[in-house]
Order: sequence, then C-alpha cells, then structure tokens
Amino acid sequence: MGTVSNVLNRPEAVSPATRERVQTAIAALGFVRNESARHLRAGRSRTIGLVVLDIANPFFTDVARGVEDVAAAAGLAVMLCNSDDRADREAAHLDVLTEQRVQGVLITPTAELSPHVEALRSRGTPVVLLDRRATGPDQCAVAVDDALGGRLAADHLLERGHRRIAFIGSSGLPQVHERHDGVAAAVREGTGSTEALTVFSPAHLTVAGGREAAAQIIGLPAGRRPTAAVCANDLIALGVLQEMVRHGVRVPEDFAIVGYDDIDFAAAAAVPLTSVRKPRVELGRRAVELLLDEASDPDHQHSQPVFEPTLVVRESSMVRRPSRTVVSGGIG
Amino acid sequence: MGTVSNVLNRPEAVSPATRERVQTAIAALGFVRNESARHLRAGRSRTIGLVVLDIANPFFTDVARGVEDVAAAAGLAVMLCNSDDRADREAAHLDVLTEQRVQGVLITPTAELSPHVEALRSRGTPVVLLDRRATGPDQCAVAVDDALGGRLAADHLLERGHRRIAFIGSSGLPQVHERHDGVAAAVREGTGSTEALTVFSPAHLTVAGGREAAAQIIGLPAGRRPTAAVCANDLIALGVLQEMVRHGVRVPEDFAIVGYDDIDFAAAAAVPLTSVRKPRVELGRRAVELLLDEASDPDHQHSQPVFEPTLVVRESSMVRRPSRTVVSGGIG
DNA sequence: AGCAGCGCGTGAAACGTTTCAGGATGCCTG
DNA sequence: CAGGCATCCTGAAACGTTTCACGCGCTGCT
Repeated sequence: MGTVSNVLNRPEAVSPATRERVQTAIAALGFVRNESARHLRAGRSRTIGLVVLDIANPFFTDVARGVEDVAAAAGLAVMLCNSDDRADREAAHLDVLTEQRVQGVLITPTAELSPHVEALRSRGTPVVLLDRRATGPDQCAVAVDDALGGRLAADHLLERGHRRIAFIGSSGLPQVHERHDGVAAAVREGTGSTEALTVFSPAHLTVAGGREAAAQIIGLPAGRRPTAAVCANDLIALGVLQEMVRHGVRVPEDFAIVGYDDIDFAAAAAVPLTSVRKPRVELGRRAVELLLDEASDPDHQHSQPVFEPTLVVRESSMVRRPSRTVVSGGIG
Repeated sequence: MGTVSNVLNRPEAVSPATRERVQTAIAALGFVRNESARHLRAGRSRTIGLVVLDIANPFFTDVARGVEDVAAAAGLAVMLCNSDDRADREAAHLDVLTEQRVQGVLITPTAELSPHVEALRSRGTPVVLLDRRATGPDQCAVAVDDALGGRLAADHLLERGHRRIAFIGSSGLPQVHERHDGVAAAVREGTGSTEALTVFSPAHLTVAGGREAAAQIIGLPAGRRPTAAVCANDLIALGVLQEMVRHGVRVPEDFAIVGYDDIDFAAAAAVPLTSVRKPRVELGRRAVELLLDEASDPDHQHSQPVFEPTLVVRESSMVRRPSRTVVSGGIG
C-alpha cells in the first residue's frame, strides 16, 4: 500500500491521524520491510562487499572495523568475504556480490587481477582497491607506500649492523613485491652489494609460512645464514620467531626480526616485534568514503591516496651487531 | 523470459539449440541474475547472518571460517556482523538481517537476550545460538561445557600449589559466568575455602581489559595478591601477561596465567599461554549444519550439542609453587 | 457562492525473476 | 490420414515495495 510506504519514508506527507494508525498496525503485525523488494524497485541495494585475503589476519579485521564504522554511518550493510588468497574463492565471492547487486566492492585482490573485477566495474559497480595500488588512473585505490615501509625496516637493520638480511614473503602479491623492492634498494645502497639480501618465499603469508621459512634459514650453514629478517607481515614474523625460539636461536641477539602491519599481537609476542605500522582502521574508513563518493557523486574524481607507514621499534630488533663494518656480504 | 530461467535452472528442459543460443546471448550481454528478484519471487533468500561479539578476537574469526566453509558448500552467502558486545549494535544488525529476510541467523548474543532475536524466531527464521547455551528446549544452540573448562583450569592451578586464585572476566555473559562457576567450584573443593578466589571484572573481554585487571592485581598488597589467574578468554590473558611483564612480575614464577579459547596467538605469546581449548572451527561448522536442518527439514528436532573443552598446558602456568600446603587463603 | 488550489489518500504500474498453464509443432501409431 | 502425445516455447501472474498520476474534499479567496 502506498500510504504505508509514505509513513515509513516520508512521514511528513501523511496526516498525523493516518500515520498513527499505520504505525500501530505495523507494530501490531510485526511488519518489517522486505529489503529485496525495496532493492528490486529502487534498482540499487544498501549493501557493499568487502573481500579480504585472510580473515584470520588481524590486519584485515582492523581494516574491516574501519569499513563497518563508515558503512554503518551511511546506512549500508557490509558483506565480509574471505578469499583466503585463492583466485577461485575470490571469483566465487565476486559472483555472489554481483548477483546481489551490491552498491560497491572493496577488495584486496589476490595476485592476479581477476576478470570478475573488471566485469563488476563494467556493470557500473564501483570497485575500490584496498591496500593495493591501482593499475591505472580510472579507479580508486587506497594504498600504503610499501617501498618506503620496506626501506624503513631495512635501514633500521642495516643501522644495527646487520649485513646479511632475509626478506620473507611470497612473491605473488604486488604489495609484497613493493616491500621487497624497498628492502632490496635499501640493502643495495647500504651495503653496496646485491648479495646481502636473501629472499624466502613461503607458500602462505601466515604463521605457518613463517615457521617454514625460519626452518630453511636455520638449515643454512652459519656462514651464509642471514642475521636478520624483514617479514612481509606480522603473522610471518610471529612464525619465524616461534621457530627460532624453538631451535634455541636467540631473538634478537642471534637473529633480529622486523614484521609488517603492526597488528596488536606484534607487541604481545614472545619477543615484542619491531614492525612497520600501517593505519589499519583508517585504510578501511578511507576506502568506504571513496566508494560512497564514487557511488553517489556523478562527477566523481578517482582518487588514490597513499598512506605513509612508520617503523615501531621493539625488542625483536634491539641489538647492535658486533661492529664489523664489512661492506660485502662475505663469510662472517 | 521463461526460457532464460529454464536454461539457468533446468537446462535439461530446453532443447540443445535454444540452450546454446541463450547461453551465447547471456555471455555476450554479461547477463547476471538479480538475486533480489529471485529472492523476492522465491520467498527465501540464499544468505545467512552471523553475529559475533568481537570480530577482532581470533576465536570468532576461526568460528567464522567454519561457518563459511559449510555455508559456501550449501551455496549460501554469509553476512558477518560484529556487535562489539553492544546491545544496540546487535539490535541494528538483527534489524538489517530481518529486512534482508536471511534464511537464518547464527548469533553469540550480548549479555541479555535481545527481543529482536525473539522477533526473528517468531517470523519463522531459524536462530542458532553460538558458544552459548539455549534458554529453552525450543531452539538450537552449539555450546561448550564452560563449567568444565573453568574446572580444568582451576584444578591445574591448584595442583601446582596455587592457593589464591583470580578469575578475570566481566560478569555479564552467561558463558563467562559458567566459567567462573566452574573455577569457583573447583577452588572451593580444592581449598575448602571460598576466599581463595577473587573476581576481577574488567570493562571488556579484550587485551586492554586484561591490562586493566592486571593493574588492579598488582596494586593489591602482596599478602592478599593472587598468585595465579584464570582468564575468561585469551585476549584478557595476553593483556594480563603484558602488564605483568611490564611491571617486572615474572610469569609463571611470580604469577601464573591460564587463558581460555586457545587462539593461535596464545602459543606465540611472550610467555606461551596455557589455555582451555575449544573446537573453534567445529563450533561454526556445527552451528550452520543445525541451521540448515532447521531451515529445510519440516520435522526438525532442535539439538543442543555441548562440546568438551581440553586444557593445553604451556609455559605460563608451568611452575610448582613452593609447597606450603596451607588450605585457607591466609596471608602468604 | 463559486472556483482555484492544496492536502491526503488511492490505485496502478514497474522492478526481474520463477512458475505454470496453455499452445504450437512434429512424430508416432492405429 | 487422423488422432494422440511428447517436446518445447510463450505469456501471464505473482512476489513486496516505491512512485506517480489521479481524485476527492476542504479551505480560502474573490
């Protein structure tokens, strides 16, 4: 009935008497609007999608918190989807979101950019990349200067006297690649050598992945073993820490560790972790703001803010190496 | 068009030629079904809601993983909602889920059972309580025997010689209350005294809440200070640990800590945490299974499985107190 | 007193899908 | 060759909401 709709949406257009009567009826019947019907009629839904790489990584739950705050304030529901860094799961989630005709999608994509993302955009659905740089100027993206982050981490270790450094992180993700490049550049400039950096690529960016990489490092002959590691995220760093401790390798005395993201658990670790801090909640908030603008403003200008990370120094890297100012990464 | 619908839903009812033709057209136009229209017509949606107390608590993300696994296998999308232990946010989420006519809701409710939950059930929407006992026989619930969990934790500490024990957890949540009761019963039986147990109720079941309680404990005169704590969850335990370490209190020598949930980070803590393990993923899986049964089976029998927790002993409680077999909690 | 205009309520159409009755076509059988 | 039947497609109705045109009755102005 038209009047009911008016009572709910434009109560001022209904006489007080009728309004009252309708509201009583609504309360008595326990009537609740059917969102699907509203959506069907309106052509636009009141939901946005958020697709993350790993829901078990507190970094992403913090981002999600920022997303939910802003979305809720705008009256939007959030569908939180976990791709687990698998393209097929990501695609499946994107299909569902497409069928639901969500108003927009925030996504930290898996390694390769799925055609499903393009399909969404070509339908006119705004897509904002999260913690990932845009591939072109025609879309919004909220990113972090990961080359800088990598550089901060590496410079810190170099300053402490480390001359054989490991970078631990799978190679697929561009943001991880950027971190690696930052580390590599800093190490090259700091040591004059390209051999001072060893790269380890565990299968996943998880605690288990960290343990796996640490086991490899421990397996190296002492002379070629790195004395410190920059990890692609804090989960890896925690895994490395666990495995080192388990094998009696002292952190930071025998091996220094720097994580990335600065999740809350980094500070609570067996040895509190030095980490590269990103504005987690703010990333999420900002991403939704861009999404909302793109969805509502007809002459929306795409925007690609890049946040600056900072280094938070804690115990896991707080030792100065005996100062042999050897420049090349030779046998030590 | 009816034929298109048939091609998508009952392809065998369409001649191969037409089928082919329609599929080509679908691909060419990038046609994607409108889920809202399907839902409107069908009367039932293909979405379920999951409302958790704290998305930043890894316990709940592990539960969510179990939920997603089973839901995805059944072709259902999951709306993950975070109530942050606030009744108003929970109510808002439940309203949204009601408007979306979700097929069912899994919820770990805040302290008091919201009337919104009853409203949902009276509309015929199945609601399964998660990590929470049912209030009556007329609903499904997946719970853990938290009295047993509390008992396991307390017995362990008593066995190690502790005679003044703290329980740290806000009083509002029934599951926390049950843990407390288990601890209290064990302490009473083990010491013959009711004064051996002190309860601390931080504002939230978070790391910050743990720090808050630890500060209180540290503030007590040495003679009345507990020598160990059972925490209502692992986040609290981590907070307690941090604060103790910060104040130079040695764990476990000066103060033993037992957590609850056994999240992955418990093992990675500064001092690896003894914790009461719950089958996290399994809780989620089971909850969805019950939900699906209730939603589809006309003569569904409500079921209220209770899982048994186990104690995982780690370093945070691994010291035997000097064996003064004092029975009452006197000045020590 | 008559009419313009306003305030409010009514009813129908439309959103995109599924379902189902009905109709067209062609084949088989008697 | 006619009747019956199976196969496949077509068209209309329905889901619940919003929107919009319309119409009714009242107020106030001339």
